[in-house]
Amino acid sequence: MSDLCDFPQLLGRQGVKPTVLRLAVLEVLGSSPRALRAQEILETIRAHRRVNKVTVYRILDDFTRRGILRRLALEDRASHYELACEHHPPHPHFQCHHCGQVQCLEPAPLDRMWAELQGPLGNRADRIDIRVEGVCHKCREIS
Amino acid sequence: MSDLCDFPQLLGRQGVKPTVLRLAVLEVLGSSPRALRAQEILETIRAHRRVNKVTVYRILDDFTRRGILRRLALEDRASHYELACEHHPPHPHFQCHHCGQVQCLEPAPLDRMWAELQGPLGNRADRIDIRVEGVCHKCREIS
DNA sequence: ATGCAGATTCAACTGAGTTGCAAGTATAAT
DNA sequence: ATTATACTTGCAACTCAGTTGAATCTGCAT
Repeated sequence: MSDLCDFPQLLGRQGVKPTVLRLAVLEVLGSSPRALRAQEILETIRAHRRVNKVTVYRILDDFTRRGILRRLALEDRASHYELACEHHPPHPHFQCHHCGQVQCLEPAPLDRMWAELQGPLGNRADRIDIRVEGVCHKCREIS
Repeated sequence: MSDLCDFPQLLGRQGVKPTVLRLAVLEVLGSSPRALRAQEILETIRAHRRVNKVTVYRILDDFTRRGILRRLALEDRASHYELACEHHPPHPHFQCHHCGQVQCLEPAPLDRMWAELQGPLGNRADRIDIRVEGVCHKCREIS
């Protein structure tokens, strides 16, 4: 969702060198309106430059651990990724059974959920994911 | 969670033969207090009888399509399964970052969520999954 | 120029699930 | 009881999404 962030600066704050590939990953995600699979990110970058998939996986992994990205576990086997910057706070997602695409929904319901689900049974929660599944408007038109 | 269901009858209603292996899958899930991975189900059955993993995957797949089971997409790569009978309605789950185990939470918050997330943007939603992540009480004690 | 750390690549591997087909088993028709 | 048929299970080989370890490459400091 819209790249309002200064990516080189964002990486600087984390003590990570803003290499071409790291910036490319952030730019691909920053200019996508929806969460993307590693495969899609890889292919998008490959339209412009040569990259090894391992590099992309390692960047995604590193960024996820640092909290720069969020990794989404969804219906299909491949994880999806999205920016986790201040312009893109945690929010529910919608995944279509047909095309598999993942839309971002409004964050409000998730915020309300936090109050309800805090600390059940002595667990310490640090994240809530809400995933809505169904058929998206595009696929509804087609079928 | 507790096998209150008559599994042979449940399968009968679906027009599925209650074979030994199909019942074994249901019994393993019915007597587990938490959602299980295919691998765990396979191993539990193997404690008593010889089974091929393909058979278990096919049964899990078939049951999921019929709505007898729910498949949960979680943090780790392997899907988890749980009974979808009337004694075990949809509910949020808690997954621990350390041990990976999946607990079932109270259904109430999910029910309330439905009202909020219905039909965004013309999508037709048919399922909502809420996943809480964190560190479970057991793992908190250890570390 | 030389050394070094960090970044990237390559090939090979893993784990979870899938596919196609063969073999086994149960039920039905003769 | 015997054969035909469909359904169930098993086996081997494969796919897909990552992961690992070691080799190379790159930019920067000396």
